[in-house]
Amino acid sequence: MPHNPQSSHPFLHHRLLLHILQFLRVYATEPLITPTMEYSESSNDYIEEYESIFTALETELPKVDRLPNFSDVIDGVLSSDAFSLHKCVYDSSTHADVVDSISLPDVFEFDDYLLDFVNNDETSMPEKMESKTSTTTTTTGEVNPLARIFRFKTKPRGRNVKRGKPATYDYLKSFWYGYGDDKSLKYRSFVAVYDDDLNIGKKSEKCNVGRRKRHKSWSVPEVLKLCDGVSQLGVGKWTEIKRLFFSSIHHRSSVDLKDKWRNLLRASCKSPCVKLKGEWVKGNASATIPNHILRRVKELSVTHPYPRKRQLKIKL
DNA sequence: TTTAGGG
DNA sequence: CCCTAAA
Repeated sequence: MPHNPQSSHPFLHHRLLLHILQFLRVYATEPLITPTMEYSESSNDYIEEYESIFTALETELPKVDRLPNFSDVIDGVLSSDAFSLHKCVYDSSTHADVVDSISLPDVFEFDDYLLDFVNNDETSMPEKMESKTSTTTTTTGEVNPLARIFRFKTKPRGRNVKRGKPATYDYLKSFWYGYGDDKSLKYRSFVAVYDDDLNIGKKSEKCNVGRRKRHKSWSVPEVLKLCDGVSQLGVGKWTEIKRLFFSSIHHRSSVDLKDKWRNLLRASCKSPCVKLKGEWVKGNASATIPNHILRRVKELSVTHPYPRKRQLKIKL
């Protein structure tokens, strides 16, 4: 394995490697080290961190048994809800990558560079990356190093695409082999991003076997954002609200926003909790949502009525 | 692809 | 949170 990460592997995001290391603990017979580095985009620290991560991979991998191949790791990383993929569009005016969110089932063609990397099959790497890069939109200036981790093409419509299908390595790779030789398809960059509040070290052993998202309670700021969104854009514009108010909150989808608003409406109809003589007197409303928020929701519910098309179900 | 609603 | 009919 190389020891000059800057020149050999400038595009591997160290947090991805951190996550991989973390995931490998599941398979390890003896405890692996736990890296504690924090990624900082503003500094060049990550160059050094690459170095230590690669060293860690090098020394820790031999400790891992019952790891048939690296695709297992990738499966785990991909299926973990700590991981999300983001479309990366190059903005030529600012020389920056604009990150836009996408959902996992909507991408395919997993770049198996990482596979080669860990399998020490580095000889095939440079030309492969080069050929891929050449089909990409040419970029100059600063390019987010994250953008080079994976490359996907847009999903073809129709056959073989089942909606709820898990985006595992094999699943994505099947598309790669199906379409890999089609030069007419345009490549686009995608970046791998981790939730900022990812609790590294805890969840690797429960890597979402059932593909169900880990429950995450809504924070007050999140709820307020949702209120602002509804207030500004109205009910039903969930995609817009997601884009404008939740662009940095990767774990809340537009559907989540819709669900949350529905729950808020229900909560706002119930009588609030009040505090009397230092004792909480239970109303019917959720005690976890501040009353002033519930009041705001109540107000918004009249200003922006929920578009309930069918009040009555028609039975036959 | 996105939304509304039931589960 | 998930699933899916509908649009």
